[in-house]
Amino acid sequence: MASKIQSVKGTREFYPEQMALRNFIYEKVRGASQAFGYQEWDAPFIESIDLYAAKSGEELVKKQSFTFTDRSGDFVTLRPELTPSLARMIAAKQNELIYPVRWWSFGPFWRYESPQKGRSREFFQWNIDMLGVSSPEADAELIAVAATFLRSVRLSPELATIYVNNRRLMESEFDVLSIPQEKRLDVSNLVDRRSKMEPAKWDAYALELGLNDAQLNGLKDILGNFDLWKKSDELVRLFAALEALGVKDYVKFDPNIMRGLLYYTGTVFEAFDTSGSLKRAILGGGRYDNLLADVGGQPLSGVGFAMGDVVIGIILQEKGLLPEFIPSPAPILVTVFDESLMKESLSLSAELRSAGLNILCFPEPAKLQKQFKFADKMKVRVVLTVGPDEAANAQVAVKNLINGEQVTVKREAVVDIIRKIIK
RNA sequence: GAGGAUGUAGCUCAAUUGGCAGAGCGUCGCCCUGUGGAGGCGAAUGUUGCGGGAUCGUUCCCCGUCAUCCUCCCCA
Repeated sequence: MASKIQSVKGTREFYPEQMALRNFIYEKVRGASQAFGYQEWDAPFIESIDLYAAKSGEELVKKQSFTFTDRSGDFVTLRPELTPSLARMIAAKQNELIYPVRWWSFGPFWRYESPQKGRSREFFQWNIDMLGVSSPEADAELIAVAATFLRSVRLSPELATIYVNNRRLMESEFDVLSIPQEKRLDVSNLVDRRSKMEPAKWDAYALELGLNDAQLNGLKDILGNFDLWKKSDELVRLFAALEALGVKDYVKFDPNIMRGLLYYTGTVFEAFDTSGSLKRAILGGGRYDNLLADVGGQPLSGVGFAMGDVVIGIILQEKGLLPEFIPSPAPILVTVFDESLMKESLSLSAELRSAGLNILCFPEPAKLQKQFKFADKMKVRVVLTVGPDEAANAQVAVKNLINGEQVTVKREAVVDIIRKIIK
């Protein structure tokens, strides 16, 4: 055991069963994206570290990325997020793209963090963005995409909620409290941490940051005011659009949602599982209006969100919302009666495949009992046998494993009878 | 980066104060020489994560190390 080479820490191995889960998520992601007319795209998996240095936040670049030098001595990074690549690719074709651009992507990302529940070092992430429009209705569309996804995996509004806030609204509230510009970032982090800290500790931390008592109390008033959105025209329009889109039951205003990334400028949102063991965000995103300027493009606003596959996978599993992944590689098995009839089975299999059927053919002669047991374990629905009697009369024995019935038919009738059984 | 828990058969777990390493499930074979699911009988699989130490003797005690899980940090 010890001499065996283990998988790299924080990576997951996808046996067929896990692969089915990954593909299930991918399929639902594609469904929600396409329902709103988004196009699939992707970026390189390895990028220059400089791409992330500009905007992604120090923590992400310095501590959480997989970085190494290639054979020529250049620094390269396994991508920890997609947005900088998106910004570059958009900027490169900024004048030829047709706006609004609606793109989505589902691919691998890497972050060098200590693995724990809901977090691995290698994960898959859904990214979806709309660029070139800055209306609240565009924000609403992205939230509706998220809600459509949640609905499609049978996470009802009682099980998962999307919490929404707006950074511009918070900025104007901070103005009222006379919180100085240079403290805004710290205060944002403070707000972000409120749910994770004990109230007394949180107060102490706030004062430590240099807030006075009046500012602290004012901040608490803001964070407890769930009608605050009415003061924001953007949010009023957003909620009206969400209602018209039929997803309002998934969405709640929450002034405590801030999000860590620096580049958000307007509406921000985060979806949480409301009842499970995992207190992690399922997905999160928001509006960013200055992103392209940093990679040399003209100003272009966008809105988007990201969702990792790990958290959503655990939630769906815990709630029993996954379909049963039957590991049936094909619905039909062709047995091999004995050495002399091997070729009969091979040619029958080939014939059926060219008729469009997926066929599993036993790869060596073996006792029929063994082959039927194999068929049963593989959840095959139909077993075909060509024994000496069938071969002599150009026939095939067709057994339906669901009800146990077996008939012997002419070889040219096999396709039809199989289609009837597996339909 | 800091802290905690756990490593025994393919899986889930036992093993009395330190005294021959076990069970259930699964796997395979046979009962059953042209047919799966049920049943009966039987078999295989272990450097007890790895390395050292103390001991007549260790799965058990001590030290180190690696891995996994959890918490903090941070984030998706």
